[in-house]
Amino acid sequence: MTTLLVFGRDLRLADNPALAAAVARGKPIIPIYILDPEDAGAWAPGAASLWWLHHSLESLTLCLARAGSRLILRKGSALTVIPRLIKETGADAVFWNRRYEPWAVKRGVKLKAAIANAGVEVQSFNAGLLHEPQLVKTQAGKPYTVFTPFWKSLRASLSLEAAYPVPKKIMAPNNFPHSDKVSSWKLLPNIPWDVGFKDTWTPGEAGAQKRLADFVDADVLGYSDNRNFPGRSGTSRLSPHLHFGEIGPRQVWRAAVSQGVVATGDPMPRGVEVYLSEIAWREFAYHLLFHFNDMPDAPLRKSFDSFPWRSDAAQLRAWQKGMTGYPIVDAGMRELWHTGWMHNRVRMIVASFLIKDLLLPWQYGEAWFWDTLVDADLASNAASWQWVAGCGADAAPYFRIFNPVTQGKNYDTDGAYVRRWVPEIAKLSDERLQEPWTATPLELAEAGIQLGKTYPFPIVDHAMARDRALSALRETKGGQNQISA
DNA sequence: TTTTGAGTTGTTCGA
DNA sequence: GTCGAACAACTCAAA
Repeated sequence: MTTLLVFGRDLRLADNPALAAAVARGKPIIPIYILDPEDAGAWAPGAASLWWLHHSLESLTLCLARAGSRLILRKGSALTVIPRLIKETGADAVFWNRRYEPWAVKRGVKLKAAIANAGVEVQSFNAGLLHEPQLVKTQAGKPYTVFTPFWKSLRASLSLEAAYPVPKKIMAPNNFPHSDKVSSWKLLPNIPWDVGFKDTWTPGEAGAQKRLADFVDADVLGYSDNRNFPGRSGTSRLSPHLHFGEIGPRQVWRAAVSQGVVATGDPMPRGVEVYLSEIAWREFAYHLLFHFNDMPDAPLRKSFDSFPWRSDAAQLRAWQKGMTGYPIVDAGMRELWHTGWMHNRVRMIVASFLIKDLLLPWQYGEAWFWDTLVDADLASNAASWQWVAGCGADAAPYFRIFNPVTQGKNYDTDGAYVRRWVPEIAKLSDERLQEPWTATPLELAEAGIQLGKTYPFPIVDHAMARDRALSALRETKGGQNQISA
């Protein structure tokens, strides 16, 4: 009589409902993690995600060991691995926390049926979202496709129960079944491009808790003022931890709110309010993906099916490598490559550049982010790229085209961000830094720059590109533009 | 059913 | 240098 506890995107012991239920059952627990390389079809985890997963599993192994338990690793389809484990161990119950990607929902349904048919108890829980995506609905009973009413509705219905504590002891079976070694899964890269990752991140529950505590102590009250400046430490950087469930949105919510509480009844400080709305954007993305399963692959607004996208391998490559000649864009793309993460403001700038300045399909950018971001998340990534492209929910108006120079001057005012990630132009004055092609030959020489050699000329003229995008977008207007399933 | 108000993140131009 | 308007029209959600 044992309980199989299947970990997924909930790699934590605190506030973990499936774990709490398994502990409450009072029987030995076998924690397992299943790696299924074919899990997600076309959206199998990218290289940066796998790097994170490796370290997070190592961390979870240690946490479980501290509670007297062990993490069992198995490779293969959950649909074969779990029934096999039930036989091996004689388990009479299987618990897990749900995942909400379309493929995972389908698999969960099949899995539950198969386990229940075998006469074994099966239960799933919500550890990863503030709400169940299917429960939030408009008065007409439809999914929301505009953020603000979604947010109001979510807020009004949200009730946070107390967190489940970390179990001091997790009852072990007499014998644990065989486990793979995480190293045998070869999740880490062969060539050492992950050096910058190690300096930037601490995957695992302890790292997530520390990140949250630091953010809440130092930055949440100033969040709304600082969040747009990539050179400041104004954001939480919790995204990869949230993605892997090393911390849950409920824990984040409680911590942010408690920092804002001065006296009961006081209004929420603006920084806290704005931060919570960002957590709600994550929820909104899952809500959309749950109802519009095509979102990662096809535009929600069908009028974009006929958009005249360009194709240009060299320009795509320049964008990916941070060699576009626009410093703020290149800084962002290099930060991404080096650390597996990019500041949100800069994500919008580089996305706008790929889509509107280069007229390359948003899916190309989505795919690159998917492979290189440690926080790559199917729902958030797809929703955000569609938002910038203008083909998604609550999308940007067609004329909203970021000017990379203006954005650089407004949000990297002192140039700290560009100088850090594009050091070859660091000696330029603030005045020239965001547009090196306007520097005089003397200024360039004094800064040690040979444009076209040590740093590229702009690969596209923004003014021309803006007009080109505006006319393409104008022509896309009309036709079926509603969002429907 | 119809009406009404509102809709994350911008840029440019001209007064 | 600053500020407001224009850039479109449409869809959504609720009354």
